[in-house]
Amino acid sequence: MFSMTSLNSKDTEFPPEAPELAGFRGPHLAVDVALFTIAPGADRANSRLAFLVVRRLDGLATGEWALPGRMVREREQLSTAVETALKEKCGLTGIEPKQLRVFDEPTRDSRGWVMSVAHLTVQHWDFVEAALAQNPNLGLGYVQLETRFQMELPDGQKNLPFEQDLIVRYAVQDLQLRYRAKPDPDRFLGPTLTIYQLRKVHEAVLGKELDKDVFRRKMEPKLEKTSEMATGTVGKPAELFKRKS
Amino acid sequence: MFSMTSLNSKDTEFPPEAPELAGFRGPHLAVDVALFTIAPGADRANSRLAFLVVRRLDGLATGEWALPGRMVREREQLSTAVETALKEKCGLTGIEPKQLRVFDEPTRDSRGWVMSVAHLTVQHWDFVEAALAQNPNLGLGYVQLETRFQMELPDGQKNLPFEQDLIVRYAVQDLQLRYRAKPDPDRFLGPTLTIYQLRKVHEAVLGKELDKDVFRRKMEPKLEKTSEMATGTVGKPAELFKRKS
DNA sequence: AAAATAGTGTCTGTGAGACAGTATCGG
DNA sequence: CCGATACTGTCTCACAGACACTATTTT
Repeated sequence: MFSMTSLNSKDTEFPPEAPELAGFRGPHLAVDVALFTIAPGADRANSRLAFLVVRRLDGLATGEWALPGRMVREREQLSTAVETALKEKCGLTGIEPKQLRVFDEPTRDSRGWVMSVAHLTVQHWDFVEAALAQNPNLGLGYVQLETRFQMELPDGQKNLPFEQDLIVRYAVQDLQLRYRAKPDPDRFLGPTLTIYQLRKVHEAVLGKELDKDVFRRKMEPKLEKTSEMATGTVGKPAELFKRKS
Repeated sequence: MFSMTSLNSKDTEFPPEAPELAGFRGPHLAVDVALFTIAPGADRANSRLAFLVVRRLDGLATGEWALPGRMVREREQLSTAVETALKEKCGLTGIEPKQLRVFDEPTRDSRGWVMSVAHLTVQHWDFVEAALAQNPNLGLGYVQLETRFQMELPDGQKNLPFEQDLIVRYAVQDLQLRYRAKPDPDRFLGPTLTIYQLRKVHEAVLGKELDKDVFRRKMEPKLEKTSEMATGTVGKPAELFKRKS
């Protein structure tokens, strides 16, 4: 929208900045993403909450597994930077990142003054599985929710570099808070779902088993019937529901 | 902590930045604060939730009332920037700002690429009242909580500049969410309080009257008795409580 | 005494939690 | 048939909400 007015500026499409800003050079800005998915466990019943990690190929902490992230480019929005990072590093698209908070410790990055805006997003397992199969530099991290927040990373790595352990922890708490109140608000599942699928997702997020009946009665008023039935499962076919309003 | 290692760098106490960061100049970064207080109403019983605004003396939107804010300085932490802004512009100290979120619309500030990190904090009325009395460029804004989020600003101003209406709205929702669960978590009140005072604060934050008995029974298990009594009020003296753990 | 506020007793409705039972499918 | 899953009935307990009542102070 500025392209017509910037023919005399050097190589940007934005007008020159007001001189009073020159005295306040900002920090370098990065985005980091905790991308969660529900990974199937050994049997169908025991899925687990997992997050995506990438092997760092350059810069600090080369070789270590870390959250996907990226430096923010000129005039770029944060959500765009997150989407680009996931597309370029992981080949994942169609993401709606949610901002969590800024990590601003002045010494968190030894290369200079870098702040990081942490984001949270969620992706279906099918897409994550496909991305993992195509790229050996992608992996999954798990959080031990029962014990006191211990992590499992590929290659036996114990911690994430920078302050990213904090990001994961913060993100899990954020997820759990919202999954207590509403049925799958971040959409690990598609538009239609059975109560069984929904319960398995909530169990994975909260890290504990939920009572079958209590869960049904708490969720049903927040769901809408579709009069369609699920197929391809053992047992009595379950009704498919939609999320309400 | 870097002062000993930077004798050869120009005029900063930090070491020079790694060259790979040079290609990623970040945005200019500002902080904005929604500072809330409980302002007394016409009679003692009707206090209202209010937020502090300052008259802009320079830059864009000169003369308008806006949230206090400030550009972040080199290697400064966000919370420090907020504290400095409130101290310099409003003479208020002893603040613990809580980060809300980044507002990153690329065109929100016509002077250039500026992001703002919105913060929320709370201050006792006494301090705010003193600051207002000393500085004619300070004022109070009110939110109509009963209707659909309308604002009252000094001089009949209807909206805040930049995206600050959004900040206030976001901040109020954040406050309300936390005040549903816990007794005065942000400490509008001092360490000891009566249940009456507590209820009046919660009513101001939530914008509706609360049932006397229900409120007492919900809050008492989260409070600790002090066996001291409040003085200087009409009626039966109330017991003073402390917040638990 | 009247006004004002503090605090308690008690009834009701709702809903979580727990458990057992019935229904309907695939193999 | 059996195993597995979907769904329903029902009991208990806790607690929010509502109302009335008693208690203790100031004016």
